[in-house]
Amino acid sequence: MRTSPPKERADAARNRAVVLEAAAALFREHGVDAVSMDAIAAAAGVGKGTLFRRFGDKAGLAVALLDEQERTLQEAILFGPAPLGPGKPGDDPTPRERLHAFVAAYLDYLLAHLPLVHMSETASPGARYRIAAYRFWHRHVSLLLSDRDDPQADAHTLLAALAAEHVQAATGDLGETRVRRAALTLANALML
Amino acid sequence: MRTSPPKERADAARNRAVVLEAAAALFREHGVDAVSMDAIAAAAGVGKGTLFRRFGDKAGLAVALLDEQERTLQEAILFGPAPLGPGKPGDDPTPRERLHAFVAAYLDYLLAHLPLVHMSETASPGARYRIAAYRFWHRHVSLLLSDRDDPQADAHTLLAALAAEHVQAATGDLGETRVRRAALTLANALML
DNA sequence: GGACGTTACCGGACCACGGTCCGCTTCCAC
DNA sequence: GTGGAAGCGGACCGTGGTCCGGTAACGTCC
Repeated sequence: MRTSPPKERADAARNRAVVLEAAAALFREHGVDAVSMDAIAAAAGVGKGTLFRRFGDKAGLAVALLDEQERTLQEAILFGPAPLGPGKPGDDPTPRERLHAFVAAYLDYLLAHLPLVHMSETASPGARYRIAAYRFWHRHVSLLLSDRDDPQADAHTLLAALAAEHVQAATGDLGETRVRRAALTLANALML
Repeated sequence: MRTSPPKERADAARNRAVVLEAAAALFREHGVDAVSMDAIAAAAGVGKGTLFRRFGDKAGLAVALLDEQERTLQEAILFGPAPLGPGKPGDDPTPRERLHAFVAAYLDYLLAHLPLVHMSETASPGARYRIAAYRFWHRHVSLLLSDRDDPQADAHTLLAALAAEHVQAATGDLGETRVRRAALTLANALML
């Protein structure tokens, strides 16, 4: 919620909002993959340079669009009720319960925004592992797996099965239900 | 080894060979990512159209370059000695042993050719899951997991952890040793 | 063996896209 | 009002990928 230090100029803030709205509308209308950055810039009445300076690249734009929902999920994990969050003193969920809840909630989020998340993860090579969100999920899962020999490595393993690319392909092959079950199976298998 | 049915024209065969050689040389020299399709075409003394018609896209070119080594591994799996292959009657390896051997052998192959495999999997969205090789690995792993509730889904899970993109990022974060261990851990965890 | 029609194949001009660059404009603090 | 910096926009670049008029290889028929 910090707004003070860098101080954003008025026209900049206005443009950011206009761009995000235009992008959201175009994505809804034509599908994420069919919309070019040129088109977004044109629809927003803004130069292409502006667009790239503010969002870095196409993945950055996707991240910005997902930001709100992503933060909601992250806050539920950090401060929300059990089993997804830590809960209030007294109803402490087990790590297994929390991991299950995380996988289920993350898949809800992912499947609801698959094309956008996919774009945020694949627009540039290695994008997925650079964005802040990945580090957040990884940290959270690592903590829940802290009884294992190498929690960080196992957390990467779990998250590999939640990659947009993988979930998209597996869903096409097996359907959503089996993919969800498989992810929960994995979570189980990794809890000793 | 079939050569008869489609009958490839002489110049076509010569061009294919020239292109593959040129590509291999350029990749060795400058690294896979730094070499454009234009450069390959020019180095091979061939038009760009030729290149794309024969290999489809950049991923196809990578697949062609990997073809030999990939086939070696596949044949070892199908017909080779235990524990990677089925072995001769009498020394039947358990599925667990075979799965371990597969993961180890696949990681050898993958890490030896990471940039090329990465290109073959990410050049176009969803490429990884379309190429024949993926279906082969998936089928093999499914068979080894046939005691599980949903072998196909679990096979996808295992292969997600062997995706070039994931292994590349995880290796950068944790180092090769821990990534290898994590993959074997996963194989273990999925064997009931 | 040589001319011929068919057809697979070739090559490079062409396109759309993501991304960069830099001279000009606009905003803001003083 | 003014100086300077943050921001703007669109021309520009290199890339992966497509298209199509031309070319050369091959089977065939004399």
